[in-house]
Amino acid sequence: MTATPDARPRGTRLPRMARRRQLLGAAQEVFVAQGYHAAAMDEIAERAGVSKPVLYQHFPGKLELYLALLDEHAEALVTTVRDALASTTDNKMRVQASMQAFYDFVAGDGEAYRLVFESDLRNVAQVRARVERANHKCAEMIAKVIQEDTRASVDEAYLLGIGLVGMAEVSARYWLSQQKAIPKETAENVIARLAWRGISGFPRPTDPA
Amino acid sequence: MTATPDARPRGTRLPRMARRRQLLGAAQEVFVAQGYHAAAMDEIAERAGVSKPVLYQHFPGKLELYLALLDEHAEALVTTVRDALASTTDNKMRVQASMQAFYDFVAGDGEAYRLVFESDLRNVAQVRARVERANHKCAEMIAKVIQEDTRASVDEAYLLGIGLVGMAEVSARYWLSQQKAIPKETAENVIARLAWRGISGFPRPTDPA
DNA sequence: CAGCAAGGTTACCGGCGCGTAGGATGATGG
DNA sequence: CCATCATCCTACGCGCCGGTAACCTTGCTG
Repeated sequence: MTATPDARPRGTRLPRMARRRQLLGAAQEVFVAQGYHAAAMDEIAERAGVSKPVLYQHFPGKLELYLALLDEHAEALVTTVRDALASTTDNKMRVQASMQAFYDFVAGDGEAYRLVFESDLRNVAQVRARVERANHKCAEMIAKVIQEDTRASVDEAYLLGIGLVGMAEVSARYWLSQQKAIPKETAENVIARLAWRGISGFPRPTDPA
Repeated sequence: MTATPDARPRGTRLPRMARRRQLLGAAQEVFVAQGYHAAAMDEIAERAGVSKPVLYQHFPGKLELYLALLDEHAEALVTTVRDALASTTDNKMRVQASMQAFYDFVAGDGEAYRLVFESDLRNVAQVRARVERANHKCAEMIAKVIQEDTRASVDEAYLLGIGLVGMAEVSARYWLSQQKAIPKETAENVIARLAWRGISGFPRPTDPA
């Protein structure tokens, strides 16, 4: 739905980089819609209005093609969360912004979030590593803020970070699957409130021992 | 690790139901370790010390075999959470018990939780439906308790339920992947506290309007 | 206008893995 | 001791799909 309509003029010749981008677009559509295993290289090529060998002139194999997309969107998630945390110094607002980051990520760009959150290839080490690294970075950034604001230990803060990431991810995916039922902002607010009250329940550095 | 050691006496004849159970055990080991796609029916049969046609005398196909296991463990999760919620009427304790339920589920029975939380077959409608139904039931049970205790609307309460389920699931999976770093009880307590303070931030029926 | 490089095509190969046909083998009852 | 049934095995068919070999075409260049 995102990149290119459908009827592709099977005759156009493209410079290398333009073709590469277009192939990535077609691949994303197919991988998102079908998952890695059900996606056929033939279909991706056809979707791009091109024959299969062209695909292999740009990517050494199916896995590498997939990894290129995964890297792109995993990085996008991390960046979005990073920006959210940097957008203010008020921690309550930070929580709000972070939750919105996850909801934005899930709502954006042709459901590409599926590559990161619903990959059917997590049994492959290279994929698993990337997904976990993205989660890890998000959790760590959040944990850092928590540590600045509470007396939580490093381990505790990180665990809380992971918990919040999970909460955001799962609730955002649910919200998307029910798009009509709840307005985006409402859902973000409810979850942000849950998160904020949850965190602020932990003792703060200024509290008496 | 769960069902049968390894060296299986390739000659033993078994009555039908015993064989079926054993096949399910072998299948679980392989599906859990490799995921659906990488798991070969040949390997499952071999693991059970039996030849492939035997497998097909008990299950019509690979998918049905997988679904049988998935049903079993999805149901187990729901039951565990249900029991946790029924184990007390004190809501703070309920939160604690629910979180423990997820950690228990993840820690139990040969990592079978992977079938429910990390299936690489969610693109298949039958699998997706089962996973979502388990999540839905958990979230709904939790939402019900929340509704009894706060003024949250039905939608809000369910969204909170989903968020808490996500928090529990993701944090429990993380905890398991780091088994040594944090004692189980500590992790449960940290997450339970996060959840409890989060929920109790919502207005209660006894609060002034 | 020859020729060459860049971009694209058709047609094929080979392996893997699900599922099955057909036969052997051990227990059970007459 | 023979028949019969359930259980299990060896061996194979066959479709799907990732990947490749060999050839074509377009347009720029000297």
